[in-house]
Amino acid sequence: MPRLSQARKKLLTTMMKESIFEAATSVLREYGVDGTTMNRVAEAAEMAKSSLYDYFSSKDDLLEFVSDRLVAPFMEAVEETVRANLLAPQKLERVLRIAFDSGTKHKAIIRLLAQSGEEHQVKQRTRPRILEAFTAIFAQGIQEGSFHPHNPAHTGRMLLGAFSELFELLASSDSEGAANEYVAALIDAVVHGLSIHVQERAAAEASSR
Amino acid sequence: MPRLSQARKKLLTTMMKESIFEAATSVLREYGVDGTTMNRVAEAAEMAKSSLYDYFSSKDDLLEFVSDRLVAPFMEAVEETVRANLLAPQKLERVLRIAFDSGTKHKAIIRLLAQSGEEHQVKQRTRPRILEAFTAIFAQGIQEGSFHPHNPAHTGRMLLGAFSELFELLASSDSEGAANEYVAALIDAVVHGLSIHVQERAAAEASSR
Amino acid sequence: MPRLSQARKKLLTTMMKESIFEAATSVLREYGVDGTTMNRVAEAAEMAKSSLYDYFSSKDDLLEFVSDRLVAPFMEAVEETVRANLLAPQKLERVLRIAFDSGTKHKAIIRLLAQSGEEHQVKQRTRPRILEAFTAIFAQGIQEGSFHPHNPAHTGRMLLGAFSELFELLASSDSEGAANEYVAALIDAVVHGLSIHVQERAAAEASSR
Amino acid sequence: MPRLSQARKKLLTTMMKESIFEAATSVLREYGVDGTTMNRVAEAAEMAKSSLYDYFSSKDDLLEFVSDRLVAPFMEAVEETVRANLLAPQKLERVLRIAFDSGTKHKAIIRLLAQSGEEHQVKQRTRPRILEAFTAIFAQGIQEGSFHPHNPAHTGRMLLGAFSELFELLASSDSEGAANEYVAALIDAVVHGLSIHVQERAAAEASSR
DNA sequence: TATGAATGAGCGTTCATTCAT
DNA sequence: GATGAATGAACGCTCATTCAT
Repeated sequence: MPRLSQARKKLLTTMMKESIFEAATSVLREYGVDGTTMNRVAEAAEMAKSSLYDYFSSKDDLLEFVSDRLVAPFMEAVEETVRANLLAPQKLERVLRIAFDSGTKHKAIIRLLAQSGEEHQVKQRTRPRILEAFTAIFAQGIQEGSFHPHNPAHTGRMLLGAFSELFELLASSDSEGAANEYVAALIDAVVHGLSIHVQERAAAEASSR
Repeated sequence: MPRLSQARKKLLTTMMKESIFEAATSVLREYGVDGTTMNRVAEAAEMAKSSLYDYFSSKDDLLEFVSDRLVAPFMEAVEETVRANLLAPQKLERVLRIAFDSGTKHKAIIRLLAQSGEEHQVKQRTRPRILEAFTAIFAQGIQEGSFHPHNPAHTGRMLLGAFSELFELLASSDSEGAANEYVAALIDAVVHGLSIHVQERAAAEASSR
Repeated sequence: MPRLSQARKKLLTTMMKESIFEAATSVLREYGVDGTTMNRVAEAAEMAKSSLYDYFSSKDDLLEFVSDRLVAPFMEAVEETVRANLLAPQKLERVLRIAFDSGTKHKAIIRLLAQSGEEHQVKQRTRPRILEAFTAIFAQGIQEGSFHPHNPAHTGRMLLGAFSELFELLASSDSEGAANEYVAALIDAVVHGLSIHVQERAAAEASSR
Repeated sequence: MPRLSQARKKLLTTMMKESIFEAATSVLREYGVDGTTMNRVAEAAEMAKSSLYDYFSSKDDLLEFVSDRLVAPFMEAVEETVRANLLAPQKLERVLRIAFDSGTKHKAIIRLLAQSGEEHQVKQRTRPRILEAFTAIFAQGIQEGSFHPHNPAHTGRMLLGAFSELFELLASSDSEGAANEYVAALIDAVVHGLSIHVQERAAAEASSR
């Protein structure tokens, strides 16, 4: 039964990769990207260092896998949201919520996205996808007439920046309160803007009279 | 003439430091912060590794110098703007312009600000200052009545994020056109917001009739 | 059979450490303590420098191992002698014999004990113990009435000095004959002193008549 | 007047060497043998590092000079004592006194003689001369009938060992009291021996009755 | 003559990667 | 298929020595 054994083999391989993945994320959490050495991963995975190379061709390969595994659910949720039947502002809100939840759940993801230098592929492959998602949402919003007709690539990028800060905030502060507030403020800023305009001011003054 | 020789000496030292500085920034540009080793800097500066230590007492010392050289003028311009007698929105615009100019001039600054890992002092010492500057501007704007009364620490942070993206954009695109557009869009977004509201829409429809 | 393989592994590790130990002692013999670099040890052991770190966590760790290996049996023999049920002069003789044997067997011990700079831990930890042993023997001798009531810390120290010279002698002369003679002379000197006194001279003259 | 200028030149050279010598001893005192780098000596001498090489061909050469300069007066005093018209025991006492005074006066000599490893020539060239002096004294003592007819090379060596400990003692203890005591005990040991013999014991008992 | 500047060899240490078993 | 053992390249840094001026 070569079939069966082959399937079994594949399964085992998958399980091993999973195992290593978990070890790697735990090392990542504890030591950060630069502190994640093959030695430490192997130790955390309770296997020989060289065995890691039976499943991943290099450290970069492993980190890529980890990154994908970590980021994939997040990215899928994001991209599903993009495809959902919702108004653009709703989509934005939902995406921010997803990011907040992910960052809260997996601290490792934070180390990867917020801390890894540009040279690590992790960030390099994730960023464009998020950027694309945001861009799509803004493009939709413009069509809907709910967003100003800026170049959506630019507004998407702005949001990406503000969005990255969410991870920094999650990384730096112990409580999630600040991050939660930040998300609310960000949504509000997108919807209502940062500036107060003449009409608003007039209205505000009127209402305060 | 000890005077002269002493002046000459100081000048030469300054030139050497400048030379090393340039080598370092070029390595920084090419390899990123983590890839900036004394070996590579020495090679780029076309001198012996040990000679670097005649001008800088350690790698950290060198990086600090580079960072200061690169970031200090930028930070000073930013903080001077914060102190200037201007309205908050004008300050924001000016700050963005400064960032654009700096990033255009010294590509290396990008690696330092946009890309270095959280653990590197460069970023660690610069980010908070920028954040503080932005926060101050937003606080002023709220007092002026030109900005919505969000927590200025949050809106400052958002802007910082959007702002970092400017550097990423400068790093990734060869032409400065896109970055220039981005700045314009960012200013517009801050001033007019991203969303279109009922009144605006009504007005827009009216004008299009 | 995990048992067997584990035992085998431990054995191999032990053998490797032994191998490195020998390389280190040979380097020690040839270059002295300060000249004992990881590079040279690795070369002498015919292995990569980095492999040394698979067996010893640092150079200090290695030197400590070497020192223990070399000095420990010697020190134990000395201290056992101190505790033995013997007269002080007998103890002295035995200790000298032990030193002679050790120095003859492991020439490297000489470099460690006779030659290493004051700042090296090896000497720093060994010397006081030897001094203490000698002091104890002299204290005992005084109580027994076989030694003059000098401060035993001082006489102990004198012996330590004369004793160190034994190692120097072993180091400098190829044959062991001189060292052997030296030991005999040292014992005799302790027992009979260096000087000839009036009674002795009288007796000598009498007998020569 | 080439004569004069040549003499002047020689004088200057001598003065410079003297200057460097003093700088070196001060570094030696403060940092020990291993901590004595050309950099530090140059700094202490307030001259350029490279200028040291105008007066000494190498670091070893400098150390050799320093050692000689430091040790020479001491060695001369010792050797003069050897040649003096004195009984051997008196010579020994005088030599010990000289050593004590030298060590007390120039702490640097201590670092050189007690702390430097065998590989440093300092010790290598001084030791034999001291040993020879001691050997000569013992040979004389034997002829005089004041010392037992041991091989004087051996007894000389024993004394050298006990003698080295004097420097260790001077190096390790802040006060000179202990060293002073040690000298006294050493002289006494040489003259009266360490052991108590039958006659002495009998005499002691008689006198205590 | 004196020096500032520069260098090369070497230090102890780390780590991703390879390979025989 | 899994591993222990081994390695080479690189790291930041020090220091005795050289050389043009």
